[in-house]
Amino acid sequence: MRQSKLFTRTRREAPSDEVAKNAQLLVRAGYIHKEMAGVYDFLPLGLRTLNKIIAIIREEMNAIGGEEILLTTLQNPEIWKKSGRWDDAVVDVWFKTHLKNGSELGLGNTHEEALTALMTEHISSYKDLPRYVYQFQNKFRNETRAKSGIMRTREFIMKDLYSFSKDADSHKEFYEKAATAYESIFKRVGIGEKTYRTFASGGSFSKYSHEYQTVCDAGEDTIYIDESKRLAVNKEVYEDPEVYTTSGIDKAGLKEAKTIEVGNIFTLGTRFSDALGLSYKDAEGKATPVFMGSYGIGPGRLMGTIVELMADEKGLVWPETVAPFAVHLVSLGKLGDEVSQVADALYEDLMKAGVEVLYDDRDTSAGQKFAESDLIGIPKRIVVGKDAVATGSFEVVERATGTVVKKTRAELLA
RNA sequence: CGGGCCGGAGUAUGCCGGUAGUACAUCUGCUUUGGGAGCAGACAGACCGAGUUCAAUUCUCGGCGGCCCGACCA
Repeated sequence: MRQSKLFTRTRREAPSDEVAKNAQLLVRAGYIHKEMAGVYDFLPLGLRTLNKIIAIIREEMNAIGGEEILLTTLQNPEIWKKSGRWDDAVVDVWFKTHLKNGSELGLGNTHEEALTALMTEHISSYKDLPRYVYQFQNKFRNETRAKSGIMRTREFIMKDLYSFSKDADSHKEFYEKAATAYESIFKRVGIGEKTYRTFASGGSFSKYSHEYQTVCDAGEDTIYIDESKRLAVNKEVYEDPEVYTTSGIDKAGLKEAKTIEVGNIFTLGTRFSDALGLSYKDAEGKATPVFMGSYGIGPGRLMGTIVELMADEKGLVWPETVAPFAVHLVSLGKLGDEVSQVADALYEDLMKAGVEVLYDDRDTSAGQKFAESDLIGIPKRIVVGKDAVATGSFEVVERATGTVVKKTRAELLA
């Protein structure tokens, strides 16, 4: 894409209403725009990165047998009343509204109820199980305090997968597969090293759940890490002796860390299938409730976490897997001169070779282009200057390390 | 939800009970082009309401909005 066609502008200064590093940099670089507290728009560059993250998650969900759907945001109170979660005293993050005729609606904050009710029409026999269904969908949560930029927002896209299994054993088997898929996702987006499977409270669903917690000072959780096992314990269950008998973790020697919760996996059991009548006939013809689990990741929060972890004083730094473009081609030529003709030709060649390239073809100063390129954080920068015309070799700069190498056109296209 | 701080050109800020200043951005012209260029000119601003006062952007109160700390995060 030609940068002259990109409608977003970068900013030299951070907005005064953001303190979080992720929001400051993403706003400065033109990735996001704040509508209100806890409500952000994704602009062209931001959407590209968000979609890269989503694509990785989708691949991993498909690999473990997930079937993708899209449920509605508008929620029918009837099914939520059946599960007992319509009351604001039970779920305090509800956004609720009314139809013109006065009847009440909710904006979905999660989708156990809707999907479970839906699946009653599609699951009736043990032959219909297991099923794994997921979506990327906007969730609405009326957080009492939105904070930390895009890390804790009131409207956000969430990948939520729900598993429907015959019994606890087959559920457990899938649960571990999902855990492995999650680990693969975090590794692929570049935060695997710092992310720990963490024992946490299961809330009202089960004794424990697992969270994926990424070590980062900007986080709002506290965990205790067993480095040798690559496991951790959330502070909320740290004092519970049962955690240690269940997990085999030795409480002595755990290392405390501030973390960001980047994902969670829950065993739901039959809580929702009981409430909403989702059962199947087993081989003997006996009606049995379906055993469920739920598995969430917020792609936006993941994006914010990557920023918090990798950005430097010059701006964003993206891993190749989630960068909005693979290459930032920076021309130092004036419109129409020899340098920009060489840059134009290289741009066309890179496009033909299938490389995702952002081409800075604008008629602005070199300093500005470099500074903005650093801010935007594309992993590789190819600079086309006078020397490129003279020698035929292009300067390639690695954003993360600042390493510079010279490459010929043939090498760049290889 | 409790507490604190804040609200001014598109963005970021200085000063101030009496004429709203600066930088960047934008527009025009000329000069520039390997690290957010220079000069000259132009456009552009006080969240809302009430009170105090001769006079309020400035002080007081309320509302709305924003950030931070804490609680909460099913």
